[in-house]
Amino acid sequence: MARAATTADAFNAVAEPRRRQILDVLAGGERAVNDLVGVLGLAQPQVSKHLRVLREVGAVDVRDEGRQRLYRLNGQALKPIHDWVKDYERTWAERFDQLDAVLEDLKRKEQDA
Amino acid sequence: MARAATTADAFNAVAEPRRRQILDVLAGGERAVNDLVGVLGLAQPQVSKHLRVLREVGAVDVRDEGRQRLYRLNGQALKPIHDWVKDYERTWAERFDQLDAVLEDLKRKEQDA
DNA sequence: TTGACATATTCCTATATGGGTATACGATTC
DNA sequence: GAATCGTATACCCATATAGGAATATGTCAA
Repeated sequence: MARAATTADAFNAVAEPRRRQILDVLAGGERAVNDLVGVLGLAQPQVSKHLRVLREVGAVDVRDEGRQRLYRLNGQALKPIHDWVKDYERTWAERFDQLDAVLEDLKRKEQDA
Repeated sequence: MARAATTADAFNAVAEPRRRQILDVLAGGERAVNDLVGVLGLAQPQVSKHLRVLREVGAVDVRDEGRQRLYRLNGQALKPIHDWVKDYERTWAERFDQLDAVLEDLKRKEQDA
């Protein structure tokens, strides 16, 4: 079997750096395809193809405006990624250990009261 | 050009569901390869291959223990993913709008004082 | 209608899988 | 040293790219 399709889910769609870049640009607001071509320095067909992938996983929405197509971010599609990775935050953030300590402290005081 | 190698970075490594599953299991503590084989229901070579990818992006560390090899999580490698995706959290979390409102309020009160 | 502009799709190619199976390698036990 | 256990690697195959180039599609202007 080959690798999973990039359109299979947000994880695969976002594994490509160019697509993350596109989302980063769209985070600043709606953009036409040509704008993205200019910003990314990619050929137009490639940009359209990346946008298609992002569309298929729901990470972007499109709107027709004359002969342009305006794309905009739909961050909701990235929530599964955030949900998955946030549980690992404690493995590198010492703050969490400190937070744990504080919570322990509060719990103790509550019992004493 | 083909798709980027899964060993190129954490984003690509984690795009494969099985590998996320492996990390999830390792989050519970160090495990031998055979343990993972049992939990995941995959053939041993496949598990070894996935572990190799995770090793190459630094998401897991290995330790020899007799004839076993014990793998353990190294969440630090996932930090870039978290750092990237967390900026999008505001696009789906209404809480942030509310937080913004609170901050605005505080700022205003501070000026009045 | 004709032409220019904006975008999407098609075709081609090199490459990197991910799973299945067989096998090599290293450590342990007999 | 031989048999065995635990893992890693090699090899094969079907599949899905991602980029490049050419072209199709759709819209607006003259």
